[in-house]
Amino acid sequence: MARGVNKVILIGNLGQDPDTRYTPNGNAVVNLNLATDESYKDRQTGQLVPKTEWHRVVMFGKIAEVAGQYLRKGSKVYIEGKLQTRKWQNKEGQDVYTTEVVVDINGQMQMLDSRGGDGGGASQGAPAGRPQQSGAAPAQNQAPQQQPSQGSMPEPIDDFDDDIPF
Amino acid sequence: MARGVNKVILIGNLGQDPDTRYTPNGNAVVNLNLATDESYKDRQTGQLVPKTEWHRVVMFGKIAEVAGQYLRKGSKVYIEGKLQTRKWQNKEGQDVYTTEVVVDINGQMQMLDSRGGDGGGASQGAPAGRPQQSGAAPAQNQAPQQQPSQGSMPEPIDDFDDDIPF
Amino acid sequence: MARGVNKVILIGNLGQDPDTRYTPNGNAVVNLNLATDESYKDRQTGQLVPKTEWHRVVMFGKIAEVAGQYLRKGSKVYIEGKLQTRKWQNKEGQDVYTTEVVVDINGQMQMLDSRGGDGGGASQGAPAGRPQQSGAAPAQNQAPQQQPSQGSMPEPIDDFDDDIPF
Amino acid sequence: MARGVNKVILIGNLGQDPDTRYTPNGNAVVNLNLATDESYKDRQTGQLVPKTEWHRVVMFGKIAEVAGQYLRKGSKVYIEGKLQTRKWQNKEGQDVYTTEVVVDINGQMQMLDSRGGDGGGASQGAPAGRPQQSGAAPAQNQAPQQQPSQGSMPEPIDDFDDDIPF
DNA sequence: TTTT
DNA sequence: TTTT
Repeated sequence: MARGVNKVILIGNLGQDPDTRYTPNGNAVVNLNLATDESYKDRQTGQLVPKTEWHRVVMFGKIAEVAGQYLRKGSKVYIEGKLQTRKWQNKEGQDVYTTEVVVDINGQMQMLDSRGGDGGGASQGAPAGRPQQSGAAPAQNQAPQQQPSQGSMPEPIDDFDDDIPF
Repeated sequence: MARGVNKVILIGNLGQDPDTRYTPNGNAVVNLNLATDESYKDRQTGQLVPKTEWHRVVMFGKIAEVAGQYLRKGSKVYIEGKLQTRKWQNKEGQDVYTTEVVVDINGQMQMLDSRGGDGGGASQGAPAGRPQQSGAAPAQNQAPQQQPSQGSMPEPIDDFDDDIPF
Repeated sequence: MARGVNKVILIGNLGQDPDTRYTPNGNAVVNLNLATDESYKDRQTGQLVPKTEWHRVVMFGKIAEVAGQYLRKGSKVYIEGKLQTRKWQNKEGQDVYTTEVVVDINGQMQMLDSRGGDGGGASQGAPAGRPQQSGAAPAQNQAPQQQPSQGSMPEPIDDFDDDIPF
Repeated sequence: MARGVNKVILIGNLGQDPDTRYTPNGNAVVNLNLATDESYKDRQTGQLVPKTEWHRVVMFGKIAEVAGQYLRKGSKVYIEGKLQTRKWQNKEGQDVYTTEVVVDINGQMQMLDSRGGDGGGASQGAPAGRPQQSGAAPAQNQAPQQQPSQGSMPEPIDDFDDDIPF
């Protein structure tokens, strides 16, 4: 239900722990402060100057719950959402506009930290109270393979059939 | 349910009418041939050389139905999907690999043609039986939402509440 | 020179003609107001409610020149840029933050209107001195082809060689 | 120089060390095998079934050099490129099509591994012979910039002025 | 303020 | 306010 495209893709680090709240209905809403870094060459000095851009990210639903549970200050994360600007009034009664990256059911989130052992020696045992992508650790070092389909018919139809959530 | 990101974004024109098929279950599967144009400067001649890249796109579900109904040869379209390579055997029994852009429930499609005279005075003559983005145009992708918001509180929480299909 | 990813992709329509300015050095800077449309189902009424999001887009360099010359109020356009928030003071001396989509040399712009009367019988009245993607009209209706490379070697190296601007 | 959009965004892990070659002109060309993981719910069993998609990635120029130097089997990486299909003949003289994700000067690459200590205790001292994102880490993509900006004027024009390589 |  |  969109007559346009409104997409934001970010990879950055959290400036602080996620701020988790709940709607009256118990739905999670998480706010993140996400930093994306860039650097540019100063025209005068020829020096590389670092530049950080801060993004306000708002997550809803299941993604919010996961984010609230696993992300922490410093976490690196991939975010896909949409731009949204809210208008509100400050205490002086003036209009203020805030632009946020909204990650809802159509968005995506990927935690990019190498999991685990950030404190003791726990190489994959996620420390209590701060589980980070524990068991779900990414499939690394797999040998390239190419599995699924076969049969002499190039048509894709038969392959997918019904595991696909139409 | 992804431990990675696999995203393709294309804007191009159809090389031919969509090829619509149906699974035994009655689900639509549409194949498109999509051309994206680019040009580069030839190093020898300094000339701008046009280069067309052709993409095989496979769509499923509701998006496929809309595509099959409204898209035609020459239609300009925005596509968001994922890369998938299928392996099959040709008649000689040799392995063949085909890479496609799969647009499923997580993908998106936007028709970019200026609509075709769907009223009467067809401005560029959309022939009958060849509807181009007529008025009935398609609800492409469901998207949760949040109410516009206002009031003197900057927190986004109250606004969304419960129109969001968590 | 980026240690993160900061990418925005929009397809929408201009709310007004582009605002073109120039730096003291003669570089074009163009501001656009871009609307992206979406609709959502109201939870109470079950009705589809349209929702428009407005984006402030700032373009630089060559892209800005093209945008200023060819885009007009109502133009449909594809934009790729990055998020940037500027802080400034209003007349009351208060800090104000403005978030913009910056389209610079790393960004992209694609005009998506079916070109305007490039012959004479302007179908929607492209005023003189207001060329809209005229001759450059997109290659439509081409038959799918698959040209460039050949030779029995699968390695990509030989093909590109030196037309590629390394 | 594009009359369309052809963009691929991937986050995945290398199935093997990068394959680095050089053109006669000494330009680096690197081939990667990149795995993106996904899982879907099997319709019969209700089980989550993991599914890995393998992508052939070809990089050119400076990005290729960085990739060849710092990426290794298992490395997690963000890739932005474009789809390209090459046609070649196998030893039997038959046409074969290979689709690749091409990362050239317009593309982007981001290494996503937490640096270092992959063997001994070196937390950031990259072990000899297997440098991973050492301090020297790569200037991946040149990006124009704008100075932070301030002052009481909301217009972006004055800020950028001339560090931008128009 | 655009578009459908 | 993060990260390198």
